[in-house]
Amino acid sequence: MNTKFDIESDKGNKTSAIRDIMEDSGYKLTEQRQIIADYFLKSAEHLNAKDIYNDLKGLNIGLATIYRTVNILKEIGVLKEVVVDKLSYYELKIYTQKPSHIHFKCAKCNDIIDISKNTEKYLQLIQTLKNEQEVTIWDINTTLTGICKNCREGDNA
Amino acid sequence: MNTKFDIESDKGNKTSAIRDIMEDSGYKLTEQRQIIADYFLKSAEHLNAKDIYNDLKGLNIGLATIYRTVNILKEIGVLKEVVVDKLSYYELKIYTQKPSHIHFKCAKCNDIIDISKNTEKYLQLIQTLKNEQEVTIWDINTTLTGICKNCREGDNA
DNA sequence: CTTGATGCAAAGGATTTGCACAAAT
DNA sequence: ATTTGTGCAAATCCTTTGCATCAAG
Repeated sequence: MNTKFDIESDKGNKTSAIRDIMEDSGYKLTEQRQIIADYFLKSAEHLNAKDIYNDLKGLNIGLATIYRTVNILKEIGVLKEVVVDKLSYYELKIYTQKPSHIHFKCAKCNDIIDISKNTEKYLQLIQTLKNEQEVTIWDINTTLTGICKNCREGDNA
Repeated sequence: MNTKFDIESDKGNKTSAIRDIMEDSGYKLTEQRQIIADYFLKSAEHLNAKDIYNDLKGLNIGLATIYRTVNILKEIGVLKEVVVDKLSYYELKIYTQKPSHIHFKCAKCNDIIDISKNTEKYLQLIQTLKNEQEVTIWDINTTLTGICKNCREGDNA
């Protein structure tokens, strides 16, 4: 359907594909936006605004610009917003083979990790919900909280 | 295990059971706390601090007290916190036959509804996750966003 | 008296917004 | 010139906290 996303033959230039998507949506790919988008292309992790801001310190990008940019990238479908513990994180939605997944936040070290096991079951549940509910589902978010392996073993309470 | 929660024979006085739970945890069941707890016993809906505050206007309970109280009730296991769209809602965890369930927020009317279909599948998934992950899971939250039936049909965009 | 609880107002933290200035067409 | 984007600071919204006061044992 969206051929912009189907650029297997264009691996070397995902940025230019994002430029196309942006411009098609009426936005310009400014230098700042490009830097931010590239950062996601490189790290492919769930990042929040502050993370990005700090990591890109020195490049003179204001925090407000980070927020505005991730919002745009989300709007045009490049990023997915993941809310964990009332904080917004963003991760690549295109160019990633990783399907919709569950996030886990450790109450001790505050680390957020992707749950990669049982993904099929999760996807199945999503499908069932979409089929059987009388509501139209746009998005689904699942977050677990608890104690991660490291913290349980470290036992340094 | 916790006989405090097992008060089937004591239906008429859930408040006094909550008093016991509170006092066992070192808190007093003040008048304000009692009013708030009773409100949950009556409404059994997901309520947020502002909701409670407004609904109990006239009883002179400060917003800070609402926040402090729901936090205590959560800590001692009477309430479960449900975060939807970065807002905290609370719902009864005891005295309810409703198991862990998914919440849906309509992007149009902002209504939050419980998803009651497919609960078994959800519970199964939770169980699987708990068994198979190398992390210790304390809590799970799933939120759907989209458009509810009313808003889809009303079509009054 | 001493301790815990309340209410108010102030503080906090994440995110958005207003505005003057800069960049690009 | 006109439009769009940026950076900063101010504003916002939910939630927590400090503090003086109140209630209870």
